Amino acid sequence: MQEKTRRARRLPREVRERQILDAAVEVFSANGYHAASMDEVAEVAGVSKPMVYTYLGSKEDLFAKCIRREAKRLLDAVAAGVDTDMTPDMQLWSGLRSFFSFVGDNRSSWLVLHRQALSVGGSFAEEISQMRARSIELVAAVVVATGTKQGIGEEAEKSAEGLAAALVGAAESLAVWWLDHPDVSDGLLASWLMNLVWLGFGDLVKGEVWTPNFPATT
Amino acid sequence: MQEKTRRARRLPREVRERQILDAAVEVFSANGYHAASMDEVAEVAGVSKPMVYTYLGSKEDLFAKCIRREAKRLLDAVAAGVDTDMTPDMQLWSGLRSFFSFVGDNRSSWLVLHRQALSVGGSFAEEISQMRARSIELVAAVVVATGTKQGIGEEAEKSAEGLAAALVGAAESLAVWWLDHPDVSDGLLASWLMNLVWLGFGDLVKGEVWTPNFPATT
DNA sequence: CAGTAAACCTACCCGCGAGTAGGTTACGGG
DNA sequence: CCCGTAACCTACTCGCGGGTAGGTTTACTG
Repeated sequence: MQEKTRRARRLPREVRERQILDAAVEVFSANGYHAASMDEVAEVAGVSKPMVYTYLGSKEDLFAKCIRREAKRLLDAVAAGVDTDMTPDMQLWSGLRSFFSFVGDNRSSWLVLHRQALSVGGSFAEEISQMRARSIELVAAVVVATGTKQGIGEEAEKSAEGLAAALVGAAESLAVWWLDHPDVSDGLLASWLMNLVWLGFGDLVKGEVWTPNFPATT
Repeated sequence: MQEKTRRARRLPREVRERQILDAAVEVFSANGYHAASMDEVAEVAGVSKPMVYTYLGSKEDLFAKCIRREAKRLLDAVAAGVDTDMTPDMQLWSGLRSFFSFVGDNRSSWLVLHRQALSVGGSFAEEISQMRARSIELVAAVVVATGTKQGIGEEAEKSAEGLAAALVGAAESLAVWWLDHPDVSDGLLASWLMNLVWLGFGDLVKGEVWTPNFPATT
């Protein structure tokens, strides 16, 4: 009844901090910030509560550290897959694949970032919003790059950020949808989005536009 | 120093319930479920705490009633703008316009539904998720309808639900983006999405597909 | 102009969970 | 082999906020 040296004891601080952060991400993602208790985090981490406080600080501190670590991991994962030398469509494709791949491998991270971080008012929400806004701007830059190369109109360029926001949201939504439909590969998800969105962009560039065939448009 | 009859007193239950629900939506949207206190709801509603309990029940009850009321309002608003006799593209267009219009007029409702409802684990999350799933299915039906009319391939049809999820997410994301960029009309937002997505759908139907020009596709 | 029912309030209880005081045990260096 | 320090724990305090007991006031009703 003692699998691995009976009880892993006296581990260096560095290791414990990692364990506690891992546990915290798990607990926060499962229950949400407010519903999560420090006792539970401590228990999941296999550690007593004062350890959590001495190593990671208050509950807010702990949550902030979770958010920042997971956000960095996600951004790094996406950045690692994207090479700015690639053509815009390949950049989008690679970014999407990296994104979905990360989400598939790190559900808890994704849930914390997507669901919890925004619902906790205050500085967290702002921090996450800014990070998301930066992602949107990066995507917008890719969209604009494509457009200007092919002589896009100012009208479309003005809307680039909106379109980018839509694309980012579409990817996030697909990631959530994926949780309920796991029998799809990350690559397939990414190609769906590319087919849906890129051809839309392409037609915009060609000057094609969809218009409602009724006059009323407030 | 007494604007309207000094103090609105002894109002019928029906009216008070509305006021309390309005206040609750406001408070929940601003602070999130857990951070919101019943005292604050009572104060915003201009009523004492026991009133809230006798009329609307526990905090969970109150939240559930908020969610259901606002969800119904949103769905009704969208449904009112969509006529199933219309062509699929017009249905999407009308639905999007109604959606953005509602969000513009009811920020708190939208925030509660979008941000808070999911982060409160348990039955609420499930309820909201199901509502969202139904919306996605409706959109998917429109997509499929278009496709089959024009002889869409099975492959694309299989992915219709995923595409619908992406579209719904795109709309939600645009709605959030809108909060920071209010100098855009709801109609413009809807037309952006239609241009982006519909032309994408259209090309899919025509058999055009975007493919990565590298072999690796897990 | 009672009397009754519904609207409404003040003032409290109490459990849960954030945060801490103060000690105990094991490892590493001399 | 012993001592210092870093790892670690048990056992608390205490305030916040969900929920309620029990009474008071106003409006309608005959």
